[in-house]
Amino acid sequence: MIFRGRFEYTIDLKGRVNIPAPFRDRLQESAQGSFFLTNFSDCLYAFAADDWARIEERLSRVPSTDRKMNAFVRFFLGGAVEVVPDKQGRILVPPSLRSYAGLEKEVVILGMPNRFEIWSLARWQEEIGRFEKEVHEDLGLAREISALGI
Amino acid sequence: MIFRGRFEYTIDLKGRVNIPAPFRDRLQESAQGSFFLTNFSDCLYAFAADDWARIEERLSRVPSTDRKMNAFVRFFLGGAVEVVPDKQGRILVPPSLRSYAGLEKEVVILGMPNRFEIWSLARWQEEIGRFEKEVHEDLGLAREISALGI
DNA sequence: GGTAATTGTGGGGAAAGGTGGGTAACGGTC
DNA sequence: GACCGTTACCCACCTTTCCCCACAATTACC
Repeated sequence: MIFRGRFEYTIDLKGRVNIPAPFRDRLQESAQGSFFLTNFSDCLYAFAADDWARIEERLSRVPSTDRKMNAFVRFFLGGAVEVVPDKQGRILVPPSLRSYAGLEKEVVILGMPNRFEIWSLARWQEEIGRFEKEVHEDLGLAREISALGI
Repeated sequence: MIFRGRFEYTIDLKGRVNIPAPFRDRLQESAQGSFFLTNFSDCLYAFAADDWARIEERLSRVPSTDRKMNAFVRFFLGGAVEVVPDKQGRILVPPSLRSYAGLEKEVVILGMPNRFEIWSLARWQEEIGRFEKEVHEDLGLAREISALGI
């Protein structure tokens, strides 16, 4: 499932964040509106139920003797929670995830292929700043982008 | 059975640790809430009764002539206890396991495929620190992760 | 342009979850 | 058999979460 768009919200004192209405509608169709949230690359990743099931299936095949990959599973699956938006369309972000992603007040939600992401506004701006710099400096990156037909 | 999520608790003076409510519910369905606990990789591994039965079955097939594997069985099975959460949802961690995993005050419980793990907070932070460093330095690891479709 | 519906934010109250402690049963030791 | 430390089973308290309701702001529609 692909998600599109950028949305800005504020996280309230109880740690609740609104989920974009169009995303909620899409998720409603697949799994009664519930989805999965976990920590990765300085933000939170959100997956629809069926995409998440596929991921879990692969995670459970990681051999427990592979030290590095096990550390990853610990981190990724350990961060995971199933969430269901309340009647107002908000979810409660667990404290551990909130602190990982640095969510305090202003929050950005971004559509992505197969997932959407929840960022602290400040961090997201830094990330975008870095990208804009690199796109001008890194020729390989520019070439990769144009190869996408953009 | 797959477990997910990360939970932080404090171990009290009597050596009791809370078990996450969602895990307790899952375990309730399979085996009246009891599960098995043992020592491994600097933390404690917890298995649901039916998964544990499968493990024991395999352990019993280890030939007694295999010196190295026998040492493992001694360690792994020797550490094992069956525990049942009390009415408040806590278990008593035996002193030997407590000291093996370095559990003193703050404790983290992590969901994993087929098991969950009990860590000392400090040790888990080290473990995660190592992982985050490796993910940036080790291109092969990064590639393995993206191969999971994440 | 006015009205209705949708969307986002805040807060109150009930329920659940987590923590600490007291006391009685149990088990091992001298 | 008495004593001591450990474990099991309660009860009580506090914090967090869940489920409402209310309202402001924006958008859609006639």
